[in-house]
Amino acid sequence: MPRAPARPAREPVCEEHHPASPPGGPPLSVAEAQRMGEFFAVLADPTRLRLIALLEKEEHCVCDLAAHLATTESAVSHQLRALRAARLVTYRKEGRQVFYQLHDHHVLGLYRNVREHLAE
Amino acid sequence: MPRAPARPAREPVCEEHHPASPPGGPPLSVAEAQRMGEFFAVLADPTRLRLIALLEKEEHCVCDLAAHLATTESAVSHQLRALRAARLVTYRKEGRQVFYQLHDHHVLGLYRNVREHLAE
DNA sequence: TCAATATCTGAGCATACGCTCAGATATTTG
DNA sequence: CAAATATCTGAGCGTATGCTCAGATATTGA
Repeated sequence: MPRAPARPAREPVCEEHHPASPPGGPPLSVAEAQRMGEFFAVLADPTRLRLIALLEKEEHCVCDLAAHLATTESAVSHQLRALRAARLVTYRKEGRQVFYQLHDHHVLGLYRNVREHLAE
Repeated sequence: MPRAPARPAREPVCEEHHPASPPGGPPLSVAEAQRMGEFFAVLADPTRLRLIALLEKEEHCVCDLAAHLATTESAVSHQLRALRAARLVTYRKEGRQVFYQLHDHHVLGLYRNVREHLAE
């Protein structure tokens, strides 16, 4: 993942526009941009978005989710792991089944916001 | 890009949880999830996020952006093309230089929203 | 016109990622 | 315990992606 082999970065020559401190608050450090990018990356996959959509209103077990997405339970399980790692979902075990639900309400707002935006 | 080689998708057996119509409005079609994923993917890269951060308050020319990010103008140009394709930035030519600015205020709100969220 | 600057672009490379496949683990049931 | 079910996991494959590099284009100025 780390793509940091010390870039050469030419010295710029266009004189008139290089204020020492960039405008508009701290210019987003590399580390902060990294975390932010990782967060958006979790939402950048159609399958994960459809999982979030299915979990929007109520919890679902894995095989339920796989059935609705018409994909394999393995694929769903892999994606749920990503959502778990990003702390976007939590789970509850009940017998053999594992029920997932959305963890972060903030993400739900984000999802609805963007969905509405793209619907124009 | 299209990963649609007709998935096998096993018939689920867990009986108790398969309502015919999923809950919570339309379950996000594959096409809609695709577009939504592509939108988030644009924001899933640290370099593009730092560009957006730099353009948050005022426009900048390419070499200016490259200088602030300590990277090459080529890399910045490539990323600006992605932002342009996503209609997130517009540009204005002035002599040799090209000045970029944010196009969509909606994205700025999203950016600030998530940044604040991750800052805890 | 020629040199310098600013930006763009395509090819190629290294890495990241999502899926399939095979198999492991855990729980229920006969 | 053994079979079936529900989920998880690692390996491997094909594709996507961001960068570098070399070069093209465009504009300015001597």
